[in-house]
Formats: sequence, structure tokens, C-alpha cells
Amino acid sequence: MIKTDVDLFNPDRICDSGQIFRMYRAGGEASVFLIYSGDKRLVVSREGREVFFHCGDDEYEAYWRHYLDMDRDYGYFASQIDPKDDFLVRACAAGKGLRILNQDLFEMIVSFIVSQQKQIPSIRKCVEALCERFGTLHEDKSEPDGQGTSDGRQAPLRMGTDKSWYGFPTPQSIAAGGPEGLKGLSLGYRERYIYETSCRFIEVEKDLRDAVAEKDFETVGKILLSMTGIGEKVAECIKLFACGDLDSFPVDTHIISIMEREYGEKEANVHSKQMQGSLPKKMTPSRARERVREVFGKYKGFSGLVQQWIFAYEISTQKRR
DNA sequence: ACCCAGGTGCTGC
DNA sequence: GCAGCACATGGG
Repeated sequence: MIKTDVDLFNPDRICDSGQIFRMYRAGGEASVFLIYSGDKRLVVSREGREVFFHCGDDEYEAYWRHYLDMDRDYGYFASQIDPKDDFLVRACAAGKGLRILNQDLFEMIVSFIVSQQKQIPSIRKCVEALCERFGTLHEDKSEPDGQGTSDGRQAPLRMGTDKSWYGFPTPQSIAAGGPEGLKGLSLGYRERYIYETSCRFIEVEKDLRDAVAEKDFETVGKILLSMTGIGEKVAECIKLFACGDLDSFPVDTHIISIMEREYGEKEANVHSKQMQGSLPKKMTPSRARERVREVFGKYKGFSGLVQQWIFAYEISTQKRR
């Protein structure tokens, strides 16, 4: 079991940040979380300010430490933001303990193809349905009577975590189902994208992984864009959440509305008698990208983290309405 | 009935 | 390059 602090790793904020679709609050428990990645699963719990990763040191070192991005100094990034940028200061403060996870490559490719024109709860359902149809079933092996607690103290953590679960599909398993194999999962027109991209992933996997290993993100981007259903925005998400490209800055509808509302030119509101009201000018996607470069270009090396701060802040404040 | 959702592909200019 | 449209499906 590994211990850390909420200010270093905040499971609530990460769970709701929109970067991961297979992280859940376990069985309605407010402070127990399940993280699924490929064919692995991690239980995370919080007690006050203490956060626990329920795995052995070996498993942590071999996989989760990098996955959870525990080696990066987020405090330094936070200290670099412009104090005059009120919105970013607020978003950064609200994002304390938020980290950019290093998720599985194929899982991110499929998940973000699914994500287009869908809301996050709906994305989660589709991803889960894919796992149930194409993933490997994992039977929970834990003993019902508290293992390793012969002293009777500290009951083992298992509330809601003792159910069987499915791993994320391999590209081979999806490809093997054929183009018709994806029907009935509410994927809509994305069925074809997922099937064709699964097939293509098998072909280009080596080149793609080599480019990721070399941090040649230009090549990574080119390969991703050659896959059906992956455009600029989805490619940016994949690079940020699976390839370690912390400079990747996905521009989606939420970012566009932030750039329009918080960083756009205002025009006088002709409908306001006192002329005090000003309305944000309409912003196109390409104009929003330009503004992003102008406003956030200075955060070289971690602009993708800045994106997550403002994105997560935006969707969290939207909920309270 | 209408509008929007962590967009992309395709066409036509 | 950029605007305009179709594309499934679910939720307000």
C-alpha cells in the first residue's frame, strides 16, 4: 500500500476531470475509487488528507507510479502561472491535486473517438459496453474473510470492489468482430471509425510506439491523424493523456466558450442602456486556437496541464446550475 | 419539437 | 486555408 496526500493526488478531482472514463466511486462510497487501465485495476481510497493506493510496491513501481504521473512536480507548474490572469489563478487553485495520467494508448484512441458529440456520462457507458463485449473478464480473487488481518485490526478494503470486471479490449478483439461486431452499443456513426482504426492500429502500432518513445510528437500526430475518426482535437487528447505530450492543448467546445467568455474581445452591448454591459464576441474554432496560442503559449512544457485546469474548472462550475 | 454534446469527414469555393 | 452540411444517439 502506498500513501500520499490529497494536495499531491486528489482522486475526486481526477475522477471528475474528464481525462479518464473508467474511474469510478466504488459502490457509492464517497472516498473509495476504482481505476481501470487496460487489464489492470487499482483501488484508491482517501481518509481526510491521506490518499492510499492499494497495491504492492512492486506493482506500483512497475506500472502505477508512471501511470499516476507521480514523478512530476506539479507545485512548480502551479507557481509559474501569471498572477494577473484571474481566471487561470482560480482554475489552478480549484485544480490542486489534479494530475495528468499516463493512460493506455489504444484505450485513449478508442475512448476519445467515442467522445465526439457525446456527453461524459454517455461516453463512460459506451466505453464500458465495449469492455463488456470485447474485454477480458477478470474474476475477483480476494477472500471474503479479511486476508492478512489476523490481528483483527484494520479491516481489508473491499466495499464494492469485490466484483468481477472487464479489461479494455485489445485492437485484435475488436478487429476480429468485424465491422458489424460493434452494433448495439449506442456508438452510432462512430462504429465504423472504431472498427477501421482498430485494424489500422494493429498495422502502425510499432511505428506509433517508437515515435512516442522518442518523444517525436509531430510523427505521433501524423500517424494519429491518418486514422479514421481522429481529427485534430482527438489527436491532441491522445497525445496529452497517453503519450506524455504535456504541451498538447485540445481545443473543444468548452475551451472555445472559455476563450470567448474569459479571453475574447468584448463588444459594446447595444441593448444595454448604460453601455456598461459588454458581450463576448462569437468565436470560431480557428480563432479560439489562435487565442489559445496567444494567451497560453507562454506555458511551454505544461500548457496541456493548463488546459486541464481550465477544462475541469469549467465543467465543475457548469454542474452547479 | 428543438438543441446540444470533450468532432470528423467530405464537398465546394 | 475556411464555411456548410451529414453523421447516430441520448439528454435537457
